[in-house]
Amino acid sequence: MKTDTASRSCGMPIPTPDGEFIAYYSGQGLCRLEFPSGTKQRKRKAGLARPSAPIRAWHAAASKALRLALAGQPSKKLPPLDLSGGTDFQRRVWRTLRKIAWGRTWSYAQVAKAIENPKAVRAVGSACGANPIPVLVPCHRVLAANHKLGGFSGGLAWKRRLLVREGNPGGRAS
DNA sequence: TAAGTGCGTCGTT
DNA sequence: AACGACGCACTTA
Repeated sequence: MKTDTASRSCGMPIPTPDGEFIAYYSGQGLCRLEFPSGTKQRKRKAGLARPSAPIRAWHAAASKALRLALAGQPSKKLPPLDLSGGTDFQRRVWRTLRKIAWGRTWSYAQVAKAIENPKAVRAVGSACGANPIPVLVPCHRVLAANHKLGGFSGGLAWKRRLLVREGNPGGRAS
């Protein structure tokens, strides 16, 4: 079942050494994070209302956390994450992903076991692919059982890069 | 070893 | 009914 979440604000850019990410916020917190897309994103149009104070605070926190993560450091403080926009199954998966410690990796099967649905391995993969907040919700820490990389919605290069920066050479499980 | 095939399984569309 | 960010057994080279 899917619970529809509140309205989403327009995207707010997060400049990083790896490019400009785009963050989206709902009334509950950060609800989406997009990797830099080669093509120019449309930025906030001039004349649009300045984001509300809580959103500005969340955006500051998200920006800081993201830059830390990209620098290979665990981020201490995260903004509230609005993961309400997903099915029950997906939310269970995403909640589990957040338990994977920095610098460690799980297999898709391990995640399936953790949500007490051990046979839903492949579905777990789909749910990871649907993760709306990559990097901060560390779906990149999930590898295939054969210790190979598996897939990544943002492109395998990103997955490798994130793993390596967390200290996983080449993307090997721990 | 490495790479490819087939099939079970399950959530989503 | 078809499709996957899987896992496993098994076959080939």
